[in-house]
Amino acid sequence: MAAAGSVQSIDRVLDILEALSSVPQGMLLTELAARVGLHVSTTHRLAHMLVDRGYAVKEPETGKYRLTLRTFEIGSRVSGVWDLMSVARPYLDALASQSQEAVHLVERDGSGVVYLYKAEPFQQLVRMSSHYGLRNPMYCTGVGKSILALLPREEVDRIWSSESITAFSSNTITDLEQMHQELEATRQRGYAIDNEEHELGVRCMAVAIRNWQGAPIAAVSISAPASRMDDAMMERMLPRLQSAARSISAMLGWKE
Amino acid sequence: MAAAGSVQSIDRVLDILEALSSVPQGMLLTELAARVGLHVSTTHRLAHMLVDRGYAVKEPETGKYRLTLRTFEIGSRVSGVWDLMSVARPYLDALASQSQEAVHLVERDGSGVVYLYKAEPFQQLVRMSSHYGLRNPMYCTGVGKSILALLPREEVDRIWSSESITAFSSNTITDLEQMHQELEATRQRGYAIDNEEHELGVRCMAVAIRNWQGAPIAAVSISAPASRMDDAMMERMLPRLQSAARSISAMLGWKE
DNA sequence: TGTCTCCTTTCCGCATTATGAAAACTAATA
DNA sequence: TATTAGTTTTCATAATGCGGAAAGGAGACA
Repeated sequence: MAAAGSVQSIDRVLDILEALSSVPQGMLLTELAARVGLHVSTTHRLAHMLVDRGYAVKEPETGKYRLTLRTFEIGSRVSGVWDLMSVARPYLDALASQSQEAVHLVERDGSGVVYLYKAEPFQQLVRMSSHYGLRNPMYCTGVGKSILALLPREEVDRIWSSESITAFSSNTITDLEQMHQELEATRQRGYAIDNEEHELGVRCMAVAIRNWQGAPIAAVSISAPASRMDDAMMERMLPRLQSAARSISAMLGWKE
Repeated sequence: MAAAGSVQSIDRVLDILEALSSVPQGMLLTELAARVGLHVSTTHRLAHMLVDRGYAVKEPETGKYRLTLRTFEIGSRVSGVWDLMSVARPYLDALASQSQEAVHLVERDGSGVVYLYKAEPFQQLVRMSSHYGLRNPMYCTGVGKSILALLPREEVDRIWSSESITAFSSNTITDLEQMHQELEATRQRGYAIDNEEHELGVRCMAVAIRNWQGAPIAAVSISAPASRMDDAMMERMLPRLQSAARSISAMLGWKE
């Protein structure tokens, strides 16, 4: 795991950070030690670094270590998150109220996408499991495919080989050649479709957002139960979705 | 700075993380090294740990190091952020549309508050500088004071002494005794007022949110330019604000 | 094309630094 | 009060991270 030139204690403290982040309610020192595979003594010392620096606390009542909002604070200062969000939000909210379905904004990060924002209609009938901060692969999501469709072929191949391709549902595309055809179809069509490829029963339509250099750095989608996301719905929402993506791209400096 | 029992390389890598988070566009290795006061060689090794682990990238074009969404991802998994947000959001959006002003949700973290969500009316006339992930002290914000008002006196004193009290405006309360009076008035009144104490020209009203144990862990506020946030406005919004805070508290398990 | 300069990356010997075994401590249970 | 399970501190050891130095780019300018 540890690459050459790595710093042991940092590798370990990041393991601890990630372990804590995967169990939001927090965990006892011994649980933590077991999970990261270190001696309690070592774990104690490293975990306390996080506490000293305000990234974690040891809850007095339960004795469990958990992350604090300091971590959230640092995370939300990542470049682009805030700009993109504030630019996109009015469009997303409008789309949600027009479609009466969930609208997502994601940003590309490496070979995946991270959810930045979800706009929901007031009456939400089906609770989607997505929420901001969530990471998903690109190959099995509408938003991901809308981005992939605008990347050079070599980069798609690179992303493909860096991911371990898993079939989330029976519709997931797990063959590279098939994916290239799908991406070509996406380009022709002008938008991406996730036909229950990530989660059975959920269909979505997505369009990429470009930055000033034209790079597809983000995407917007409308998701709904498959029954409601029919052809009529897609036809009705398509122009609005595309126009929202175009407006957001324009505000990021993209000139078509 | 480094406390006894601290781990040097971790202290340093966190300095680097924080330096990077304070300059979202990123920075060159030498700039980074100068800022954290380390040799380039050392900085290089440590920064690369963050890159190896996916928390940062070195942008190929500019050569600058900047944080990635991995950091955002970890940060948004902090306990409570997501639960509180999803519970509170409908109420906040409703308050924003009723008041036609900005509505904030903050959570307490140590001696400060961190903004989790901002709901805005469609026509936003004045752009507020607040956004999620932002941290503010408690003593000079409405949300902070609404929380302080429900804490035992000793804890208020402890928080007071752990902060360096700065007058953000001429209205900021910088005297502890005066603060205790203000908190008493807040309890009587049933809501907190920030009378341009943090930012001249911005007035706000706030009510705390309690968890199942009754601890004031968060707060909601309505903020507006002082001219619009007059007595009539406060009187009109008060019952709605209080009812929102009560409903959110109830959903967290608080029984009055 | 060659030679600056500035920044990044790699290398390696040294002593500082982090390590983990063990012991002291704390709190809960019987 | 004894027992157990978990936490915190201590300390001798050597492994680990450190930073000086030197090698490798990448532009800029002549």
